[in-house]
Amino acid sequence: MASAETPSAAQAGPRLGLRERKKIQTRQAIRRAAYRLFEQQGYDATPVDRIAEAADVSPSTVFRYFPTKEDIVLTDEYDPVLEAAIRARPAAETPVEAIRQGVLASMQRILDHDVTELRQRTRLMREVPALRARAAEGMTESARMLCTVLAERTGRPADDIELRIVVSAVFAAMNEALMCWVEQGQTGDLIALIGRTLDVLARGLTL
Amino acid sequence: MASAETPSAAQAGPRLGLRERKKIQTRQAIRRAAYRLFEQQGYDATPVDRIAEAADVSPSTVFRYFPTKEDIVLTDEYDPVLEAAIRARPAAETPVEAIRQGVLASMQRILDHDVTELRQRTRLMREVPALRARAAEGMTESARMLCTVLAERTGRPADDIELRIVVSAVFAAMNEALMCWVEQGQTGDLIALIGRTLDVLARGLTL
DNA sequence: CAATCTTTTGAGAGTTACTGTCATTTGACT
DNA sequence: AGTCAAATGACAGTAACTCTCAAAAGATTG
Repeated sequence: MASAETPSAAQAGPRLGLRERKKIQTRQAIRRAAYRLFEQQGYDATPVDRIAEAADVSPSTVFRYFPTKEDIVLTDEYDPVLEAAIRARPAAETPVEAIRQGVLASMQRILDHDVTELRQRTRLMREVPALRARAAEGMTESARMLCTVLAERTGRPADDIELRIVVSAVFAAMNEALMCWVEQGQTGDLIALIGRTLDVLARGLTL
Repeated sequence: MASAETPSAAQAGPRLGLRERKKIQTRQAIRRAAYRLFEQQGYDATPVDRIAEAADVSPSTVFRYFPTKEDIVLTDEYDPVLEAAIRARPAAETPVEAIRQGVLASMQRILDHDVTELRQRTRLMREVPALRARAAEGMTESARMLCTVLAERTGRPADDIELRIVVSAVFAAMNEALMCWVEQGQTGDLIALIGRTLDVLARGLTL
């Protein structure tokens, strides 16, 4: 979603055909309606049919835009951001440091771009088990991406065991940090928190 | 499941009433039928109704024993094993070392106890997205348990951020190692693999 | 051992998240 | 204006649950 759905993006593309613009609108309408209803009555208590109704589309259309109800909340474009950020790091940097800088940079970008959405998303992720589970599943996909990027950097194969372990540990820790942030009311300095998180990993999990 | 469902456990409890014994049998029958059908036709292609049929119980009964279809595969008793193993470690040991020894010891116990089941479970966990997601969700519960135990050890609060990060990183890494093991045909030395995994963590994720 | 009490079970109806199909609508392009 | 392709909506169907209630079966007590 992100850039494609932001209000600012509406005027950003006068070269998009009417069809494309309508698709973006529909997608946005569905997500907006969904977030509003989830806020009001909770995720589980809101059937997709009602979201469709509120967004003024048919239930079929909702499922055409979002394969599952969870996707309405969880679809994001963070992976490309992270990938770009890490690729931007100098090749001489160690993997851990490249991850650190890449992660911090992309988190900053996401924060600058749409904190509100990040807030809603993470709050729901914490409160709704189905979303938590699905988000974890999404992390394994992101992890595969990061593995590929780091494989290029280090010359290791992309399915290298140690590489996969590093990457999955990083994602899990970041996710946990995010959950902590939510529990503390999403008020603290998220960048600093993630920095500390990566510190813990880099120092070998010593307490 | 584990101990309660093993054949050997059947004669282990002559002090259990007929009712209890029947419950154990039913539970076992459902899981056996399910595993068999999953093997034959795959997880998604096997409706709960057919599992019920194969286990000779009503669909209602299946849901009474296992709240969700996923639970048929994922329900286990590993947490208490791990908890006991870690509590058994001397208080002087560092947290990381206690985790290492506890994890290795309990994994050894599980391997000794029922490799077959671990094999089936992990294979399904790798192949079925729904199970992968649900398993991840289960890990966060295990993580909360480990946090509590380590909190006692270290004198930190159970919701200490660094503690939570350490624990979630460990679980994620172990899970990834397990997945690697499955991909390699579940043939390698799992204990050694987990040992190496914890090494990577302890050395600060350096490659 | 019979009567009662409690737990377990099965049957059936209802909800919801999907999936697939098909006719209709609606931009796009000539 | 007319044709073509894509998007939509209506509808039927499946499967995972959830709830309720009455029947069956083990436990308990006199």
